Amino acid sequence: MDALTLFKCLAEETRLKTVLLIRDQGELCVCELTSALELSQPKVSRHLAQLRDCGLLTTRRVGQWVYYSINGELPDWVHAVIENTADDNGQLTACCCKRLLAMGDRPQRNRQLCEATT
Amino acid sequence: MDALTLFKCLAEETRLKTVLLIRDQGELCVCELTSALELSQPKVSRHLAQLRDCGLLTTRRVGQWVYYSINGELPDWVHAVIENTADDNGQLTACCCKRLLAMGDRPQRNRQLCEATT
DNA sequence: GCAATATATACACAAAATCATATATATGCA
DNA sequence: TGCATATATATGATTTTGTGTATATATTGC
Repeated sequence: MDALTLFKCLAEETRLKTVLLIRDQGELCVCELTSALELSQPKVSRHLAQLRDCGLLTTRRVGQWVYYSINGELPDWVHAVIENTADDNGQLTACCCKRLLAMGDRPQRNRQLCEATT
Repeated sequence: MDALTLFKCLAEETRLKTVLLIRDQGELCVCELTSALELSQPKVSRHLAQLRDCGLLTTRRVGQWVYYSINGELPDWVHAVIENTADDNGQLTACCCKRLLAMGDRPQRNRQLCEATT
């Protein structure tokens, strides 16, 4: 991942919030992000696809749900940029986090179960 | 300076290289950047104006020349993002630095003199 | 197979960003 | 004052990016 690609990913409000939310929560599925961001599903999905295509996010499917998380194999400086940004920009995603916690019907996480049985 | 503004500034090749070059060299004037980047003067000037308007760069005029440098009053996390990026992306500006050193008629720096006499 | 839920994509359009070119402004010096 | 150099800006064209809507695909459970 080169610098220009990274910054283009982060230079749009929906994508920036998405990355910060996922960084905060570890992983999130499309419907959770749709609720948290209060945006249409196709819009969220398209931005997620872009972030994954650029290598910033990775996905795992669990049943109907697709969970997005920060790609752990990114170079250290990319992680550092995301951490530096997250540390001082909590206000950007605070409302979204609130909505996320208030969201009904959140899908169960079962990473441990899945990974244990694979 | 908010995160979205910062990333929009860095999400364009000319501006990204400009910021990294200036970070590397301390300060540069428009004609030096024009040579280093091999771009037209209006193009460089417009991007510089944008970076200054966003608060990322500051300027000082010395005679005919206007020197641009990183705004020292930016929040720490912004400096951190720039440093992290610069540390692992030297290849982005290496050619430009080479051209800069090879440039004839570079204006003299006289920060010390000016600051001493002001 | 069929309905329900979750996610992805295609397409046409709108909005935003960038660009080349021409021109304006500012400074230094003869 | 007049000219040379450095920098800034205006304008219209072009390119890139983002969006809404409709629709396609995938999975689950009946």
